[in-house]
Formats: sequence, structure tokens, C-alpha cells
Amino acid sequence: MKRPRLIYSWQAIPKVLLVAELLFMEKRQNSRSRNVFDSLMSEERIFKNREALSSTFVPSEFPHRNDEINDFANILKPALYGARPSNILIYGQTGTGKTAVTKYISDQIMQKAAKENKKIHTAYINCKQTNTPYGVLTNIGKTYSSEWEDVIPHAGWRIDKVYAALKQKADDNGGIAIVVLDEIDALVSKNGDDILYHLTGLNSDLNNSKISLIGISNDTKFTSWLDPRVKSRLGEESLTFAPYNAIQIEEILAQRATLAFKDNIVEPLVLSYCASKAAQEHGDARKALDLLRISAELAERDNREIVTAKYVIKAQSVMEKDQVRSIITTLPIHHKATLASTIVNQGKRENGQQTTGEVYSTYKQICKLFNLEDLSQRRISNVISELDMQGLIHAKIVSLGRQGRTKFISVAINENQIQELFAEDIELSDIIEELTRSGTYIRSTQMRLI
DNA sequence: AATCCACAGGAAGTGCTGGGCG
DNA sequence: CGCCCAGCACTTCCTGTGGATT
Repeated sequence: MKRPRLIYSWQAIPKVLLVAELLFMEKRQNSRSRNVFDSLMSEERIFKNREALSSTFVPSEFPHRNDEINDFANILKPALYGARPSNILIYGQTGTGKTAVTKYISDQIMQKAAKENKKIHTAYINCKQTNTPYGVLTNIGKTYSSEWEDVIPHAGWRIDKVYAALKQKADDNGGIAIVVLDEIDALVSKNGDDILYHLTGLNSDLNNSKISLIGISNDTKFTSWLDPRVKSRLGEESLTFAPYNAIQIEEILAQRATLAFKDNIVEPLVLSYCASKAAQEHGDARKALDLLRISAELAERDNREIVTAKYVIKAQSVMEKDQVRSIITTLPIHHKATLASTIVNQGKRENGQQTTGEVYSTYKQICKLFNLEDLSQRRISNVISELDMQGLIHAKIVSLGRQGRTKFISVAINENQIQELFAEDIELSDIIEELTRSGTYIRSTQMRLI
């Protein structure tokens, strides 16, 4: 395969390096004894404990989740008597506390088991990160001992060998293993339900141990894809986490704010503002916590001692921009080329909407210009769907009668943001620059973009 | 009602990489 | 060293589809 060739603005690089080096030398001479972090670390004005606002923080109390915690604990209780708890499926939209509550319950049962001298193991697997049967099985194995990682290579073994090794390990160690499969839908959509079929059937192969599964999903319809046998085995019990309303989110924020901030740092309005913003987004408490954290960080950067609503507004735009930036900079080259074609084509049609075929033909011209080997239309059709899912473009399936069935595609990010991002992203700006130079594209669009 | 368009998107296959095993 | 396996990105082939047009 041909390597993607890109024309970097290499002339600029030596200049930038030179200026940076000169500035650095000057600084080095002027302040040899001073460290740049000295002034920054002199005093924490706002935060007492930043961690309390992070998405991975597991608090000791969960406002408005007492019922769920009680139900959860009741289902897992048999583990403390040496019996296998039912498998559980947990549903709820993002930011409803599913993962945090599950981690909390896992910690609690481990503590209790240690006190009562019971053998309970817990594993937490995020199926979006570990989304292969091989990875899931090895991660479950780690539940029993940390050396397992050294025993099982991260690739190479046949899957049934890993499965057999896991069975052996489980029986050698005994006890009850509680395995949490977070974002379980990602595992199923990628691999089918084979892996769940084997996992849910694992207990019948075990003599000296038992495994219970906790599946977490934000897609309530995900079980409809499952084999009926897997469905009934996995969903022995189910719990649903309803979205929080604005008042509940505000209470959660207030609880975390007392842990995270020093006293009287946050304007009361700030919490309700963050809460109402997050409540609009389907009661996502995680979003509210992020918004609060970033608002406080911005206030801190401005050397303020109080977080005002002004910073929440600022934080909101920072969050949106950062999200888009991080997505774009990490896109593979063909995704960037596809995005560039939609941007360049925007305006070709009166309503700004273009079809898959139009995007593909522009994409092919881009590949030609950059000496990239072009991918098939089938693949680019998938790339378009991926970009749509990432929120960079809008793609809507439409039927144009005799003109066939296609997607109407438009760019989802605003023009100012595009210009800023183009200036930052060498690959994207190169593509557009080259298109302008070649002069084969819609001039009106280029004039707006460059 | 039949036809036809321009794809959508599922399924199966390919080629490659990175690993283990005998 | 050659073979086997899992995983990934992609291609090829195929069937399905909604609605304007005939």
C-alpha cells in the first residue's frame, strides 16, 4: 500500500523552532533558579479536592439513588453466603450514575467480604476499550490474580485455550467472581452475542467457583439483538437508572462542590445554571460536573477567588470547542479527506446539502492530488456515517425518487470553528490549500474558508 | 402498478500485523 | 522458521429501499 503523502508547511518549522529556542534561552538565563510552576503552585485559591468533580470519582453517598443501591445490594447479597447472585442488566442514559454506583457497590461488597473472610472477586471491564472476546476473558482472569497478565499473552492464543485457562484459574481460586461489563452493547454490536453465550454458560463448566455478570448499557433495546437464551440468562434481574431532573442534579453538584471547593467559592447561581444546562441534555450529571469543574478552572486561571455564572458560559464554549478539536486532530487521514470534501462542497447546492456521490467524487480528487490511494465508495459511505456519529457532519438518508436513494450531507460545525481548526490542523489545512491552488473546486466556498 | 435510480448497508472474503507454538 | 490464530481495515458482491417518473 502507498504511504499517505502530505505536503507540510515545512518552511515554517525552522522559524518556529528558532524563535522558541531564543525565547527559551532568554528565560533560562533570566530565571535559572525560578521554576515556572512556582507561582502556579503557591496557593490553591479555589479547589480543595479536584478529584471530587472527576467522572471517575466514586463518592460515599449517592443522592437520589438509594432505591437503586438497595435493590442492587439485595441482588448481590447471596455472594456473601457463598451462593451465586443473579446476573444483572443495568440500563440508564449517560451520566445517570450507573457506573459510579456499580463501582461503589463492588467496593462495598469487597470490603464486607474481607471482613467476613469470604472469597469474592470483582472485575470491571469497559467493553468500549476492551471489546474483543480475547480481551474480555483475559481481563476476567486478572480478577483472580495480577500475575495472570504475565501468564496469558495479549495475543496469540486460541480463544478456547484462553477460555479453558480461565476456567482452570476460576476453579483453582474458588469463590464468587462478580464481573462488570460496562457498555456491554459495544461488545455485542462488534462481536455478536457469542462471547456472552459462553460467559453466561461458564457456570455450568465450573466446579469450585461461580461467576455473575453485571451488564451496563445505555441502550434499552440492546437485548433485542441477543439470542433468547443469552437474553434470559443475562437478564435474570434488571435495574433502570432514570435520568436526573434539574433539581436532583443541582443537589448532586452541591454535594460534590462541598468536597471539591473551599468555602464560599461558588456563586449559588452557578450550580443551578450548570444543573439546568445538563438537565436539558437528558439529565446527564457527568456533563454538569464537567461544566462546573471547567468553570472553576477558568476562574482559577483568571486569578479569581469566586466562580461566577460568567465562567459557566465561557466553560460551555470551551467544552464544545475542545470536543470538536480533539475529535478532528485524531481522525485518520481518509476521514479528514472526507470531512474536507464535505466542507469544500458545502455551498455547491443551494440548501448546502450534498449527496454521498458528490462527497465521494470530491474525496477521490483529493486523493489524486495528494497521491493517496482512494478507498471504495462502500468504505467512504461508512466513514460518512462515522463522521455523522461523531457530530462533525449531518447525514440524513433521503429518497429522491428517480434520482435514487442517498444521504443528504452537511457540515455540522460552524464556520468560525472550522477556520480556527483548519489553522491548527496541518493535514486539513494542507488539503484545503492544495485544493485552492489546483483551482478545480468551488471558488465561493474556498473564499469563505481560507 | 411497474420501473428505475443511487445509493444504504449486510455478509463474506482478503491481506496484513502482531503474537504464540512446535 | 513456518504455521496457526485473533483482530483490524478494507474490498467485493449482493440485496433492499423510498419515492418520483412512466
